[in-house]
Amino acid sequence: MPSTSFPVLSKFPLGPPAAVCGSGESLGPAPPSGGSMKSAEEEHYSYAPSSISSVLPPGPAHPSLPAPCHDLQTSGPGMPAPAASQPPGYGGAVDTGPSSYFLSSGHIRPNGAPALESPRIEITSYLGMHHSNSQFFHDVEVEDVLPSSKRPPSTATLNLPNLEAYRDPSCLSPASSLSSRSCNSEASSYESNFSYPYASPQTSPWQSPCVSPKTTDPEEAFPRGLGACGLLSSPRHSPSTSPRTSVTEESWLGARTSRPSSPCNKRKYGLNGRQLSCSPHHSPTPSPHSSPRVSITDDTWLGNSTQYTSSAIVAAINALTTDNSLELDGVPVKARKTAPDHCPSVALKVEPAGEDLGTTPPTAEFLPEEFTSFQHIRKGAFCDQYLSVPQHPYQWARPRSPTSFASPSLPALDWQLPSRSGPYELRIEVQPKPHHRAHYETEGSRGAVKASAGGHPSVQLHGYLENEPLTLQLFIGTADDRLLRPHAFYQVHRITGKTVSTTSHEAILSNTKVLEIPLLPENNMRAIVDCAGILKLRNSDIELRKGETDIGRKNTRVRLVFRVHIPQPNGRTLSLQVASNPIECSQRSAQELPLVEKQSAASCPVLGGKKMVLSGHNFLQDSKVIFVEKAPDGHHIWETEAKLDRDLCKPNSLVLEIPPFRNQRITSPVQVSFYVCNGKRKRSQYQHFTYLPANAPTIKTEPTDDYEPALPCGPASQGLSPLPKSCYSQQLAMPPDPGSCLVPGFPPCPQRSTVVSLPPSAGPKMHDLSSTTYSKGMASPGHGHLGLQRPAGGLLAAQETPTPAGVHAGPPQQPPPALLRPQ
DNA sequence: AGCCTGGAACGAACT
DNA sequence: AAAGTTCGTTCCAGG
Repeated sequence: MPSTSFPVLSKFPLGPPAAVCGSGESLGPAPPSGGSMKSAEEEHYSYAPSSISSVLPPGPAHPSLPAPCHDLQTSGPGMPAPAASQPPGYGGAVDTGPSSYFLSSGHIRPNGAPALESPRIEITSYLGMHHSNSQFFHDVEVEDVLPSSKRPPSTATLNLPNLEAYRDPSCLSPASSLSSRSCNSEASSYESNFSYPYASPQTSPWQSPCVSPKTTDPEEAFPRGLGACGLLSSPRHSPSTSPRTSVTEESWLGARTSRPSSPCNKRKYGLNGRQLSCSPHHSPTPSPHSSPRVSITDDTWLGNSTQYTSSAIVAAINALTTDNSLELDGVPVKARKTAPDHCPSVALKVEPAGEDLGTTPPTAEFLPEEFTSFQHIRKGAFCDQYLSVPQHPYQWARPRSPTSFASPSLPALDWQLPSRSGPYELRIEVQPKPHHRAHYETEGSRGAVKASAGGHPSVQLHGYLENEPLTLQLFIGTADDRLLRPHAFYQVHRITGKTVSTTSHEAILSNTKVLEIPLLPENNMRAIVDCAGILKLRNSDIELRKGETDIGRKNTRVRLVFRVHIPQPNGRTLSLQVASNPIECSQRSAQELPLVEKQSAASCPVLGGKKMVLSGHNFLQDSKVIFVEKAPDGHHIWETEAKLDRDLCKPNSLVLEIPPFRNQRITSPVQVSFYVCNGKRKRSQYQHFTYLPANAPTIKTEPTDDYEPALPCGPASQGLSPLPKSCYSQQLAMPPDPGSCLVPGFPPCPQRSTVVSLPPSAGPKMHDLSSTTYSKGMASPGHGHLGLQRPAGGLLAAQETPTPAGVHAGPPQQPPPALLRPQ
């Protein structure tokens, strides 16, 4: 079994990446651990930046960048993550995307995935596995899309060697955890599958592992996406499987007892360490994965997985050869770690991506697909490990909307996709509440995610005039600074019952549970999501996973990620994705941490003095608003507390006076951040804010929202759309209000980019990629970031680029790389 | 009897 | 190394 490989993988995590990266080495290897480890908090907040930036490629903050896409990153980099976060990169999600498109995308993946995953290892494994399985897809798909050239089947081998190297056990260290990304991988794999033709290959890798065993079936394809990897990863999936399983937990099992354990399990994040020892305990607990239940339960498990492979392999190989990949991997790792989600992988990827990007040059070479595949592969490896586990071959009937899944190569879940492309736009009409207490497996369901105003979130696909129903996919994604990816510690949970009016179907992709909801023409392609709850997996269980690098502690924010795959006349599939505003899933955090949902101003002249209104939750009479300017390395260059109008402060709103900037002579916009602080460790996420030269024309923000700000600071600030929370760091997360982000964007961009510290390479690549595709977007939006974040809003509109979806990085978070870059 | 929820206890992980 | 704090996870209890 793959298992063999697994072992290796596990090792990799740490080491491999670095190794792989080669370049990355520097990056990588280690860092991950350290840096990454930081508590989630840090990440959330800020620091990340520094650490991140420095260490990680993308840096948490900009997670977005990362991976996904080079593109994104590219863009991203600069970008503040925020925008980036989303989709960016890849925009094109479309499978088909023009190759160029893909390329970029590919890059993207690379990003994300790539690095992280310790890929190498996995790769190896994949190879074996994959080939068999995946290949189908790959081949098929690939052929379609790709030029033959790309595919190099041979891949496998070559890489392996390297891989091995990577694998060194030694590597394992914490970093390894990072590697965990496997999760990501999963996702990614999944994605990969779908996404591109190539993807398939890519995908395959991951899945393949799983897949193969499970299924080779074509159908899987669909599932595969889902299931395949996921299965693998499945640790979750299968109940037992769950990670821990993999861990061998069984052995461990004994450990747990009544309470799972967190205790035991808990490891210190800081270190890297997850200590194995602990893990055992944890593992015992079965749940870890709850996921298992998740996936398993339902139906889903497909086994599918399958597929990927060759192409993936090839890609991987290429990547390796290029080194790029390697680099990426290495570095990112840590950064990624942070990201917790299931898919830690994602994180990994991302970062890597970033790095990769840098490296990328190669990317250019690669087809996106390849990239992806590559990444996937890695992931796959992880998966495999997990895979071993369970797998049920589930098969569910596919949803009505076959289309979506139909394509074998749907983009991996960690790919960044645009929310709109051409005439189509996937938009969240009603956002979910910012707080939703997730339930543990040991608890009963805590119900479906609701909307702030009552009712439930709703999503609509605009511009689709066909009569064929489609499938809306929903999964739980991360909400940190890094690129959007499946969350390793949370899974979507299907809610059924009298109160649920929306039919849904569960599928598992790469360890990520995906809820499929029909989008019917008769409903104007709109779906009310009243069937989606959120399941919390025990940190210990997930962290034990082989590839997982993210830590669960304080990684309690998620986003609902919606995807739709639209069949195109040319046989290709256009994939769009949009992520909701961040949702705090921790009981405690939801009750204590201040949350900024909107800010009335995004920018203001250096003189300050203007008022800004923040709306959100958990504001206290003694809350403080701290403005911070960070250096590229994350260090705080300047920090000052804004004056609050206490009389106007309410639990849901704060009115403050924007403090003057430290340097009144700036000649170009300077991006800073601010956060609300209720106490030592009770801080909101960083919000972006931009200081404008005193005499500079104001920048108009686009207020996406309606928010009315009363105060816009100077001209610029008007818009108020609240920025996403962390533009900076988390920005990504916030797709919703993208608008806000936009604003900040400008200034930020420059800085950010630096901050982000993208790898040089990334830049270039990005451009290439993007150039083609994104160009428009950039232009109009002007601010890539903005565009990115915004879900669909104005910016997007601006983007009207004809280009395919891909192009548009649209999606909320991700900005097209291009945009970023430029700046 | 069972599902939801809100609260909070328990104990490990962090500071 | 010890003490206090922070959090994750499990339990309880009421609706």
